[in-house]
Amino acid sequence: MKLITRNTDYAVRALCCIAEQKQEVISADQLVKSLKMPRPFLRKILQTLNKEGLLNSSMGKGGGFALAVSPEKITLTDVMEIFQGPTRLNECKFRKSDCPYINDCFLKKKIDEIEKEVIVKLKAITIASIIKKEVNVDDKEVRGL
Amino acid sequence: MKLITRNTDYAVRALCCIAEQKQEVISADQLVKSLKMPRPFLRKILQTLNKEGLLNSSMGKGGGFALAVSPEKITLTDVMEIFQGPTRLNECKFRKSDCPYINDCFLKKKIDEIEKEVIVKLKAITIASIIKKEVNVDDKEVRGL
DNA sequence: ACAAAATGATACAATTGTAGTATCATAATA
DNA sequence: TATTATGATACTACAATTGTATCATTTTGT
Ligand code: FES
Ligand code: FES
Repeated sequence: MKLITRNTDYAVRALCCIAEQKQEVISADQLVKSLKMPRPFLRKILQTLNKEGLLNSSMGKGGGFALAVSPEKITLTDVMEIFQGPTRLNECKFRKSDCPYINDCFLKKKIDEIEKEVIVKLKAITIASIIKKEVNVDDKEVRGL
Repeated sequence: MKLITRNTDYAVRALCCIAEQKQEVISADQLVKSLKMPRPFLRKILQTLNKEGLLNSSMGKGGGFALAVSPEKITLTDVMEIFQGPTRLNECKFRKSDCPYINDCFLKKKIDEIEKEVIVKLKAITIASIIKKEVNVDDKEVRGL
């Protein structure tokens, strides 16, 4: 039961780092240095975030990434859904097809309730809220996300 | 983000079916008929539940399974932990080792809070509570779990 | 004693999801 | 036109999930 995959984790860290940036854009290489992640992996994540509209990118020399959306408006669920698909706690599939009792099932109803509450809580977590409460490790260092 | 795997799902359905049983024991074959699951898969699940102490089994002719614990005392987390390991929403591993910012990380704190609440809710779901609210499909038929 | 009916124990296989790597194409700038 | 950046895409490695397949062991009834 893992709520957050590494893709999401890395993406959130990257988004925080970009959001804190004073410069207009920050390149993948700079982010690699700050975040200490494998470069190709981070690049793929950045490309995905760009495609999904959370980042703007500029190509060529002096290029890089910037937030396309204000940090207050990027929620944890946004990022999770990009990298992990729809936020569903229980699909109740039965050999690829939906379970036939899906409408009567009390367990399903209970899980769905929990799911709703979890999503509300996850939505309340934004890039902005993460940055604000952040502990400064060192001004030029990686942050505790 | 799947909270419940099929193992857990099947196990819960089986436990419900066993709990509802009037007979002393119910065999794997009978359960297969009621629950319409692949027999070898269900058998493995039943063996696991037995080893973990949720079921008692009797071998030989006329043998089968019965609950070892009252339905009120079997929680969804019990079953989940058997089949899915410890209930943790965010391990924050960084290439096998713990993330170095695990103690400062605000996101981690938030996720941990959510995790605690989810676990409380999952613990509140018991086999008994599932059975009570159950919809009768047909007396001899599979239940909507 | 023996066959039948049940579970116990294990080993194996298929599929999917996660976590990455590697390569080449394309665009912007100086 | 060389350099520095991202874009696109294909590939690999590993782990978890989702099963299947066999054979051994125990109990019961005849
Ligand atoms: S068993 Fe399928 S919805 Fe509950
Ligand atoms: S980034 Fe590791 S605990 Fe948050």
